[in-house]
Amino acid sequence: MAPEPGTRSPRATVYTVAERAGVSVATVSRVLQEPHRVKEATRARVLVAIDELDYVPHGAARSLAYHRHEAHGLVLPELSGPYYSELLMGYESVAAAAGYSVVLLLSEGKDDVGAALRRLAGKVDGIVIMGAADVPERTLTALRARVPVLGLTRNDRADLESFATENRSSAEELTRHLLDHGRRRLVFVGSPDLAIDVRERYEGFVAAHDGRPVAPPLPADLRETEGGRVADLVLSGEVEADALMCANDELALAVMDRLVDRGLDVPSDIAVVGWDDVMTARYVRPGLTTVAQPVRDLGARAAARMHDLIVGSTGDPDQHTLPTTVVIRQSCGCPPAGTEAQHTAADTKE
Amino acid sequence: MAPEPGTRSPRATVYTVAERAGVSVATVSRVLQEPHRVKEATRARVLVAIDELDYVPHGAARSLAYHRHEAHGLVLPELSGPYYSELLMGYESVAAAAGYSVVLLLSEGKDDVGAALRRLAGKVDGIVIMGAADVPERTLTALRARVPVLGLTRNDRADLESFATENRSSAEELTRHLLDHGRRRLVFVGSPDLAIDVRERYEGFVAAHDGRPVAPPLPADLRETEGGRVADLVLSGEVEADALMCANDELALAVMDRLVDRGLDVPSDIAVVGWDDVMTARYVRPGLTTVAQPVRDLGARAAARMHDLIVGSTGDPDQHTLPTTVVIRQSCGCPPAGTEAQHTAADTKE
DNA sequence: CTGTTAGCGCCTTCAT
DNA sequence: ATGAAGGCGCTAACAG
Repeated sequence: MAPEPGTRSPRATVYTVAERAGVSVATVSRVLQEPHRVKEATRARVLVAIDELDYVPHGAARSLAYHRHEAHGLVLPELSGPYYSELLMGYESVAAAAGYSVVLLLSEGKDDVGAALRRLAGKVDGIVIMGAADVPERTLTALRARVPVLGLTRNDRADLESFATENRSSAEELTRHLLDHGRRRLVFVGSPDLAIDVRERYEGFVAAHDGRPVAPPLPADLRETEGGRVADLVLSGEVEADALMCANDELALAVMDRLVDRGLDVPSDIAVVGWDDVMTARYVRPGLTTVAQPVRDLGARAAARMHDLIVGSTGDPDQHTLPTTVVIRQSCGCPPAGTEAQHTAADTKE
Repeated sequence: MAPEPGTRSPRATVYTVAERAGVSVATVSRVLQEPHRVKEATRARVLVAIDELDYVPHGAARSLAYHRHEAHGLVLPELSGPYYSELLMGYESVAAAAGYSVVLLLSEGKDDVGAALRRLAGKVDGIVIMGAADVPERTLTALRARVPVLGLTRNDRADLESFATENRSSAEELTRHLLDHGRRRLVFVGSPDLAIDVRERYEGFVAAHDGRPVAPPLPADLRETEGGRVADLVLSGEVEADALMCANDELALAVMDRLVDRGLDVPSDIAVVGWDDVMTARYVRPGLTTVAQPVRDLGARAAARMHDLIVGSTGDPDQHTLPTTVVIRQSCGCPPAGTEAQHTAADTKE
């Protein structure tokens, strides 16, 4: 019954199936698309034929006639860390629930993203892009001429509808928390001019100072490897600080790791906080105080909205912002409470 | 120039482009497929027309005529943890390099995976499945009637070519390491009968005992939440052990966290080791001794092999096994060495 | 309820 | 080097 692997027999088509079931191709198609419109007995015969022939409809042929690929395109920079995975899982689950598949494109490290994006646009009904800022205007235009496009995370293009998580007010809240601990020489670690998200977090950081002088940000990439460098700057006294607000957890963890390694005590000598709430944040000692984002939900919402756009819903474009949550652990100076305190910065516009 | 979002003009086709460039559709097609076969001047005219019209070829139409979707299907249970992400990144990078896109399907939690798989089979040129064991034989047959199918991780179906990482010998090596530390009451944490990988690790664990009595495995799911339960069993004395070999890192970390929390010292009171080498393993104190798998490479290799199958290479099917690496840190009892020792269990059959 | 038929947009011989 | 024309497999009218 099972064909020899590699020796696949000529694939079945609607015609093969129709012939075998003694019906027309239209009926076969109907059995698959609108079963109820076919008489019970006929349907059964067709189903049997389908099963016997291991018939699987040719997606491209269907797409061509149906005028829909039944697929979403999702463009992410890469997949390291829990952030993208969560996003992707959230996205896939709602796309799949609607019977759509998701075609994944990772942009980082690809030499010709433009070409890849165009090809993608020819295979899906809509594209959701994280990092649209890096896509040439010209390419974006071509994409939008063919399919609806949505952005993920903050971006400059005001005309591009997008989904993002809140940054400013949570950053402000977290900063005030450090100030409440009596810290006075806070330093923001990260490069506000490299990413909009980081910039917004820095803005919140500045806002919390209420006019008091603010140290300039300590530039750093959001990578583990930068942590050592940053920590050394502090250890050498080159940078004076009693609290470090790192732009993300990987950075924070790496910094903290080095500081502790060199004999400093966190948080008594210096507080360290991050952003993202990765798994590691729960396990390190002291637990890393950070900010959790509803990433999975972000993906789900984007997928839902894209589906609406695909099936032609109107509803005006909007910049959607999802609320984030400050997660207090011990690296900020708080005692090891039994249960973790959490605050939500509700700032959504929806 | 950019069309109003939502007011997409009728999409350009080969005909539109051909007309505008004053050539036939065949020429337009050639410019895209075999540029060198078109005279310089003509090609330029066509390219201009393409650009002006924001022309993007219709993927389905191309697939239908070209007899290829230029897409891989990748089926994973889910995406939590670094494992799947790495795999996916490795896979996508080689697929993309060949101009193929990857359609992702997450099977966990989906009610009708069979239907989803069939649909997928109609949209791609080949399918790589992790967890093929859970797919009904009947479904698998239907898939294979249409496209080549590859398995990821160990599976029972001998007829299914697949890629996996080595388990037994690394487990044995790691176990011997614990024995070398003088530990004598080792307990394996995990359920060998629930997953082939876990079973193999347990087999290595047993093998290392060289006939000495082996404690029965302590059943547990590979989830964080199980850690507390397992730790409590040890703390209450219900399970006697001076070393725990956990089936994966999440479990190991959770167990270790609870043990330390309750006042035990790791590794002096009890050693704990894991499997996977997740990021957290580097940051916890003591550092978690574990086993690293070449996951990214696993994905890349699978993609490469699938591409060969798609383009019709022969080369006989095989069960490919990639070597893993024991990563020594401190949770096994080793001193905090300056550099981490690593051993590689080379066991590939290729 | 079921059959007939005309495309969907592109690629690919076969001519020229 | 380029054009003309058939067909890929399926869906969606339109008939019957």
